[in-house]
Amino acid sequence: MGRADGTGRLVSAEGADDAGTGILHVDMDAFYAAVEVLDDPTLKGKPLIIGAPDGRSVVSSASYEARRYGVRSAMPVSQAIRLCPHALIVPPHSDRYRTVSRQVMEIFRSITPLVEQLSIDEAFLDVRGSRRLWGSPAEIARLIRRRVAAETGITCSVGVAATKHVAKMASTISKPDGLLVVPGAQTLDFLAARPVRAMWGVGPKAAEVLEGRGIRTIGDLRETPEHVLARAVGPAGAARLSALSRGEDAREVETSRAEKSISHEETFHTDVDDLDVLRAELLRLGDRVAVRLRRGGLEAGGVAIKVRFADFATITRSQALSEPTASGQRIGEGARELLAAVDLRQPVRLIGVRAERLRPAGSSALALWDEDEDWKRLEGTLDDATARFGDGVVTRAAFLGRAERFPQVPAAPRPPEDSD
DNA sequence: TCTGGGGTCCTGTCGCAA
DNA sequence: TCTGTTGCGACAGGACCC
Repeated sequence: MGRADGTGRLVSAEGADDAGTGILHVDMDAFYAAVEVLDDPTLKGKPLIIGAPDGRSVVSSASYEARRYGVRSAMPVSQAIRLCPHALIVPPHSDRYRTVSRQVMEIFRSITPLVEQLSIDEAFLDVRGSRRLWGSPAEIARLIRRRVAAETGITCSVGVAATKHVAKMASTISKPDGLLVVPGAQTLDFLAARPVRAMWGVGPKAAEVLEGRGIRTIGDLRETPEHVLARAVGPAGAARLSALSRGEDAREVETSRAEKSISHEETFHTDVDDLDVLRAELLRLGDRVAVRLRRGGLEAGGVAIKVRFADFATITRSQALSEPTASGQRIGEGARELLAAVDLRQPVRLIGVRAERLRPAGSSALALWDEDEDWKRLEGTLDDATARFGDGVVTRAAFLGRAERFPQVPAAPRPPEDSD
């Protein structure tokens, strides 16, 4: 299966047995940091923290050199700097990461059409039908690692197994820049000694509950009757964990998935207690959500808001909309109604808007009218082809989601006011 | 030491209707 | 007509993922 190579990871040797496998999980290594190094080779070998340097941001990604100091994703940047004071703080360049991601996904799709993109930097591949063209699953995994390195200049880790769950665990263990093959017949042995926390879907809370009952490894989990597990993690969780502990995972590699919600949220630089500011922010977030709905040809049947108070307590409120819509005005109004019913007992740290119960948009007269109303609201003093939106101007086609990108350029400075 | 943003899924509760 | 049960949808919250 694999051997430890002295760095804490487990990797498979050339020619490793890959019988009974066919699912690959490919995960880019410290992806954002790797792209930054690609674009500025002087950063190579240095501790990098990818994250906005301002007050309330968290670490998006960190290079392995920074991780050695305990820096982790989702940690406040201020804490990361304390752990690794000599680290370089690099603001994220999301567009650039998306470009490299598309390049990587294209490499995967040139090998098999059965690619499920899980996030910007990882994907599952089903290569069971690709053997005649490209070789065995392990050979395909090596080919992918070579091609990604040669064509993009960054490294990835690959897990090869019989199921998605085991492939995902294998890629994690092989990181960084590794390959681990778990032959079908060795699945149970591979799983048995791993901690429950290593399972995909078991986070800190579930791990604590399980460990509190003496269930520390996946082997322990396998020996625990499902009705006992259900008392700890609920019936659905128990059925899922039980099956996974036996190496059973019927989930197929899904090449497309319908979006179920679209949301935008914003953490304020300083907490806000002015209701007018909150209401204005809801309308702005509603507009951003609506643009994405229209771009995706969708309508929302429900709207939800999220409010996080100064003490980090977070509430959500949601309601069904009387008519499905992709109008920023209507979504914003729905969000404002929900906010009106919230007891604003403390200043607000974060506010968010989510469109729910999505469905394909109809080309109803109402929808077109809504688009027009939204447009008129933003048009302001500019000509009919452009309007003010946020800090910039935007074209009508882009606003309605009909343009490829959202060409938002800074508004031209206003001429000085007449003064006398 | 102070906690982003964008998602999915599951569970508990409540009210309504059959 | 009243009461109890059951099923279901809506809603709120939380865990988890990257």
